[in-house]
Amino acid sequence: MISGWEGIREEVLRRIRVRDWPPGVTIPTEEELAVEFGVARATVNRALRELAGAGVLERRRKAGTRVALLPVRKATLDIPVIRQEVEARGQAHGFTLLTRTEGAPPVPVASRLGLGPSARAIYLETLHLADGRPFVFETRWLNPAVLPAPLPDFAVVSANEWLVAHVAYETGDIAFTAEGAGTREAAVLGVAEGAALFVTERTTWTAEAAITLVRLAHAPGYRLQTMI
Amino acid sequence: MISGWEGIREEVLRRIRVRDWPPGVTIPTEEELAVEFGVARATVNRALRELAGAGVLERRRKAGTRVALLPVRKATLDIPVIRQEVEARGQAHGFTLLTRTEGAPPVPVASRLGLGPSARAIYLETLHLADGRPFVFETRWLNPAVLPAPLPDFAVVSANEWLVAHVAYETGDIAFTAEGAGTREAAVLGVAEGAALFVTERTTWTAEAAITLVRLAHAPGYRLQTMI
DNA sequence: TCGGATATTATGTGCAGACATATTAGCGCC
DNA sequence: GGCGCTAATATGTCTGCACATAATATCCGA
Repeated sequence: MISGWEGIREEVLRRIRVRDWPPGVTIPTEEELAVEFGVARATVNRALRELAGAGVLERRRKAGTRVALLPVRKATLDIPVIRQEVEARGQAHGFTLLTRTEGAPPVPVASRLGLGPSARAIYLETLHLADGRPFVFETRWLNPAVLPAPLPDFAVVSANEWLVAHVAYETGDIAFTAEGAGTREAAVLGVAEGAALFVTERTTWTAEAAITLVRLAHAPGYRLQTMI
Repeated sequence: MISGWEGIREEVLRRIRVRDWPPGVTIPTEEELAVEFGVARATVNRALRELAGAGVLERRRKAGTRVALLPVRKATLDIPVIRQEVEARGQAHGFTLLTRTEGAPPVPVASRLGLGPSARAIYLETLHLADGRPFVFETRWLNPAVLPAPLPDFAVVSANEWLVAHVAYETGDIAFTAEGAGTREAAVLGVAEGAALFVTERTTWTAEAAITLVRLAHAPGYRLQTMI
């Protein structure tokens, strides 16, 4: 028997799967479905809203609800702290701070951080280890203007982890690319120059200013995986 | 003035950001927040539920709602059809079917598709073009047992697109890696052997059986990007 | 003191009704 | 026919209430 908003979600999904409601058609209104399933409209709404969020349905006021023609599948990625990621693989996490400098960042970095030409920033290079082997080479620019004092010793506390615990929740963007290892990356990660590396680049912001720009070059073999 | 569930979501987020509610603490109950904001509990519930879904809050019955200690950030990726992806970049999409064979797939493929050792599968190699230049090299195994007849001419209709339009909505998993271009990939994409390629691997399933296993090797410069 | 039954509590879900809002369809007018 | 206003309509959101469910806290007896 169908009941509850999850039950309705599954039933709607089933009808789409078996092509009772093929791609492109307008499905019955919330009102009609509520009557059919014997529930309140709010319950139908909850189910349809979830499916729209998943990209299976497209909803517009007055126009109604249609089955997506070319559904844009939405995959949700978890972006954990690196330590958690390593530990989730059953390995021991460690890290070494390789470099810590302060100064004016190069122009591309400054512009992506939204900093003026003379602003100073902190630069960190950290190598994360999984069971003692290189896992991720992290290069990070920090905007000291928005960091709460006192700053920790980043050789002891990973910047990655200190930030999520001590700096305001933020927005940002994240990008994934494949790049050949540069000279420095190759040396640090212990791979051949030009080896294919999975690279994550993230910029994070508070409401007003940029916090940090980080580039994670993962050791070969890294897989970013999720369910659809 | 704060009103509506989105307003409440923003206000809660603000309090977390400014550390009125630092990581780890239990925030007031829905009831209390409803009174404070002068709204119904359902409205507070909607706001908090969204934030919990985003990984900012952790909720447990009876225990209450806590600010996540090490928030697992969740990024949502859109997985569009390749044609849409190319057109969204303002380029013209085209594709060429390079290979179409049928036969018993290699063991690793058969096992990931959940096929028996003697089962037959269709193998396609397609090169997708953006403004005439190689964009993605697609290699795909199809399980003909679950495909609706008649099969189209995959030289005319991209398998990618035919599947989303003609096969039941499905679940699956998706993985991203960086790999050096093999001989064939290098030749097809027109890059040097060993060049770093961004690779997407997807397996999709109906409720019962595997539909397809596809590997997309993107031309250098590809960026998978999203907002957090 | 310990273990287990029981009460308490915060969230999860549901209902019926209401109003808001975006968007479309239709109508009238030129 | 084309344009602009108006009415109709489906979804979006909210309220106030209720009961379900899970997890914790408490109490009681051995």
